[in-house]
Amino acid sequence: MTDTREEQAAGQPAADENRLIAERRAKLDTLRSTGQAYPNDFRKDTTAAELIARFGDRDADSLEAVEDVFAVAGRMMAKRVMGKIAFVRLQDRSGAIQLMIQRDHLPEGVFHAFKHWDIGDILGARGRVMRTQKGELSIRVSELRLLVKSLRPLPEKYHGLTDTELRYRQRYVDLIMNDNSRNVFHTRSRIISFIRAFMEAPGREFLEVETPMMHPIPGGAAARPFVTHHNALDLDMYLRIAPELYLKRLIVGGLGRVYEINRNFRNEGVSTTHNPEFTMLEFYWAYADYRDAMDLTEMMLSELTQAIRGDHKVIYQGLEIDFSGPWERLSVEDAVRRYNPKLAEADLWNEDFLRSVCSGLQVHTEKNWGPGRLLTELFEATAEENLVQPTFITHYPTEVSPLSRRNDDHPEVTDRFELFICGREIANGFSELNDPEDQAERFREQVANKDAGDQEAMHYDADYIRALEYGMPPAAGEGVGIDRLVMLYTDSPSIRDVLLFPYLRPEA
RNA sequence: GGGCCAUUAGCUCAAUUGGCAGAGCAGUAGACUCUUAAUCUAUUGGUUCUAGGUUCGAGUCCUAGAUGGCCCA
Repeated sequence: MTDTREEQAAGQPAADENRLIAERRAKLDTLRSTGQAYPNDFRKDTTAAELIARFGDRDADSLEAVEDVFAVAGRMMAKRVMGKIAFVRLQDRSGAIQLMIQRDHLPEGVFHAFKHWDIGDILGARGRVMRTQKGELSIRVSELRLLVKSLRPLPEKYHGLTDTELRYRQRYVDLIMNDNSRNVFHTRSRIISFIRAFMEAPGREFLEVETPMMHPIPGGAAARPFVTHHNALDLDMYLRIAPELYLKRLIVGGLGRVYEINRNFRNEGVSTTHNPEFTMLEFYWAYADYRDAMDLTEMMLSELTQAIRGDHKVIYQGLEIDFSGPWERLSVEDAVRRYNPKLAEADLWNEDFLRSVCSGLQVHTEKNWGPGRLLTELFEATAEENLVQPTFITHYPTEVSPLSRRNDDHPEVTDRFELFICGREIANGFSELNDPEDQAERFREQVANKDAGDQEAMHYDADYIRALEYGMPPAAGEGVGIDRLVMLYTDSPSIRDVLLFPYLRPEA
């Protein structure tokens, strides 16, 4: 392998060259010696899907009458040569179309050259539409060009690429080989487009905004941030864990209804439902409360389900999820009692009692946690996984909801909800805390927790308090996890399946 | 962070109790003017994830590590 040795001598990383690549490099050398090896002067004028839509149901005779010549281009995914005739499956962004290539229909030498082209090469072809004897719509090729020489062999044609690690690391190969993977990302795009249209529809008119990704003070969620550094200002900055405090500043500013669909970064573990960077829809809505936000969420996801699935149901990993409302709304307290029937109502705020129940269930607790936090832990440990159908869980304890408005009748809980589907948290929303003095006090409690060792506790954000002091209209706000939503609609078991480039450790 | 499992040709996978590392597809050469995972003939291709160890002998057993998957925290 002289190539490899020469490359290593030239200081390049040792490539995973092999004889298959070497053979293709030799073919590329021949192309270079005879002209432009990577031309960019071929223009397609249609796609596979467009041809199938136009001609898919026409019979052979009627296609004979079509005199138009079409230009297509794409990757050669299959090649079947039979002497002087060949069939190629050409894959483009829309799908695939078959080429029928006859030696005697092409200029001298083209067919001979084609026989040495490889699966994975990118071709351009012109020709009239026809139907083969076996009935497949095809292009009878009158002009054929090699546009890109592919140097690396594609995975095997029948089994494709199944190795999960390779599918994530080399997503480009996964997208070439797996229809299913392409479909997931088409669906993801449709979901996000739908949400934008829904939020901006007449009558709602939420304004899409962009707020900073780098924060001097991380805020808006309980999570550990990634730290980075601004050299010119010699200032540590944090990749945002949530856009919440900035979006609410915009509510103070009078924008009234705002939303943002963008990335959050949390310095936490990786799992089938967690990626260090993930996408959230977050919106804020003046003169609305948490019940309005629940109504809006229910309407949005019901309509989304219709738009994506054409039905009110989704099958996720064998579970049938029914999005037609109304969805159950259940307080944290009621949910805990439903799944722990031995607990009396009076027990739910008894700190010592909750602590003993948690310890009996092997639920980890900390000394400085009050009854609100303990109740929430108990909920997560015993109730969450049972919430398969869309369910709003309401009235989270104030202790775990430092940005939410207290309930008017029960100040130890907030006007907050989370939406669960398939046992997973999909959304989190609440009536916003717009009392600057209450908010300042909650920040001080968070700082005390942080000083006591809670790395996820919030910082005191003085500018945010200042903003509230100017007066924030009463409002509701909510965050919706887009990746988890896409998982549901694409029946994907792992968040990595719905991220084009999920987090992976660097290759060895 | 812990447990279990996996890693063999470009890809998908075999390899009996520790005893010659194999197949299909892809590739290469040839045949073939209607194929659909085309077919037929011949044929090339290996750091068995890495580093140690046990053994006459290791893909297989042991130790450590890497990466991935699943489960748990």
